[in-house]
Amino acid sequence: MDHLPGKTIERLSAYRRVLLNYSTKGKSYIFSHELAGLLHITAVQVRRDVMLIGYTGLQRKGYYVMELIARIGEVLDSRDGQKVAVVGFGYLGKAITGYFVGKRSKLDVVASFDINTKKIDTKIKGVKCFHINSLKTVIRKKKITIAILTVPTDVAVEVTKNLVKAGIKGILNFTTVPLNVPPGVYLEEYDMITSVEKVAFFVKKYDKAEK
Amino acid sequence: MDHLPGKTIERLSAYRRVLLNYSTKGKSYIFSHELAGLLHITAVQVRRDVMLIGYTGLQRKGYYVMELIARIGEVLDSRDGQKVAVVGFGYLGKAITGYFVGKRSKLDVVASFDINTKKIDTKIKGVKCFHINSLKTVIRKKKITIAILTVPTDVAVEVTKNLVKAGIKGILNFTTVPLNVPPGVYLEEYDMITSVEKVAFFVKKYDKAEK
DNA sequence: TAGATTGTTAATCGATTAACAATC
DNA sequence: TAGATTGTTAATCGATTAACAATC
Repeated sequence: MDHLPGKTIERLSAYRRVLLNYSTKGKSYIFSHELAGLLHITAVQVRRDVMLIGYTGLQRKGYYVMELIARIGEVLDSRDGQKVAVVGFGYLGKAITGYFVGKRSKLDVVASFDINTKKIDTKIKGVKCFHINSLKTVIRKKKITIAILTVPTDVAVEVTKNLVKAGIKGILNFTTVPLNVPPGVYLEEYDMITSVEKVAFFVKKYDKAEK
Repeated sequence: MDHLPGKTIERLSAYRRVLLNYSTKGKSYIFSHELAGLLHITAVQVRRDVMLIGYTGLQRKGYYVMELIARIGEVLDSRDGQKVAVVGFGYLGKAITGYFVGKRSKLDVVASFDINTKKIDTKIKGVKCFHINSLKTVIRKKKITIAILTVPTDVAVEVTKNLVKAGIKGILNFTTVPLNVPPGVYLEEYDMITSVEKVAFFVKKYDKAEK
């Protein structure tokens, strides 16, 4: 349980998402093959991941949903929670903020930032927008550890430098710019275009295979 | 070159993104270790991927950037291009549309859809919004093969059914709802919350390791 | 030439899956 | 009990990396 692979972490997050939804349907237990089916993976993989986090199900009833959710929370979440900032308050920043607020009790979006003065002090789901110039102050004051980067490409590198200076510990980069961060700062990158291109590639491939 | 792994496809997309940017800087050649450095991967991996798509560099100059971009295009793109629809024209749908238009010549966002009548006929970067009721008609008329799904969770399953009925061949699902599609339709899922939770997990882990 | 680089096979590593004992 | 399910090791599979020949 000490060295959980990144892939397992991603699946644990997916399990929790599905389980939270499943629990609202009044079901208390779930079999490994049911959970697997919902996510298009195998039951063995579910059982192995569950084993890795040291949770044990009941042999004829499956997993007790609330307990498994709680156990996943112990693994993924920090005890005191973590504060998140959305940097860049355009459509994407607003989408993420709206999407995120209230979804996970231990992850709190507490601020957003933009350079456009018209956006300052506007709110989405109670999250206020600050001017990018006050990045450092606000991050320190609010003890923000995670930044979600949705700024235009031309300022991505500069803003990243400032985030690091301000003491940010993790960055989720949605820009198309490859970033560099010092050791001790965790960087995760996601490029939508890559996802769409992957879909396009496999569509093309299927199409060819049919002919 | 016949069976390119999904991971290689993702990297090819990333290579092209980086190379397109690199080429605007007036540089004609790039070494495998330079390309690797920009993406935080190894030079061997770059060379192996390039080998897999049958491109050959020059031993002391590296890869000819324009040629490599072209070769990646031959692998990833369809000859005649593919049409894309953004389904759900909220913040996320608008963000993706704005982000995407004009970025890849072979992938064309040609329509968006929403249920809110106020949004109908509005445009982002020339992409017009249609009512979700005309999904089938527009998809068929415009020969759209790929859908990017950004609708609210409660309608995701229903809209997906309609997309499949309309003849969509690939779906990129940004909702948190696990979807089912019939064989022959390619499904790619992305959940932002999972990405943020992964960042949070590793931040927590680093933090603990420091103590 | 020497040094640096590519291309490619073989070895390693890590992740998934198969197999099966345990047990409800 | 029989059947179904979990937990876990061992085997397999796939992806990455090491090693090195070729060559500019």
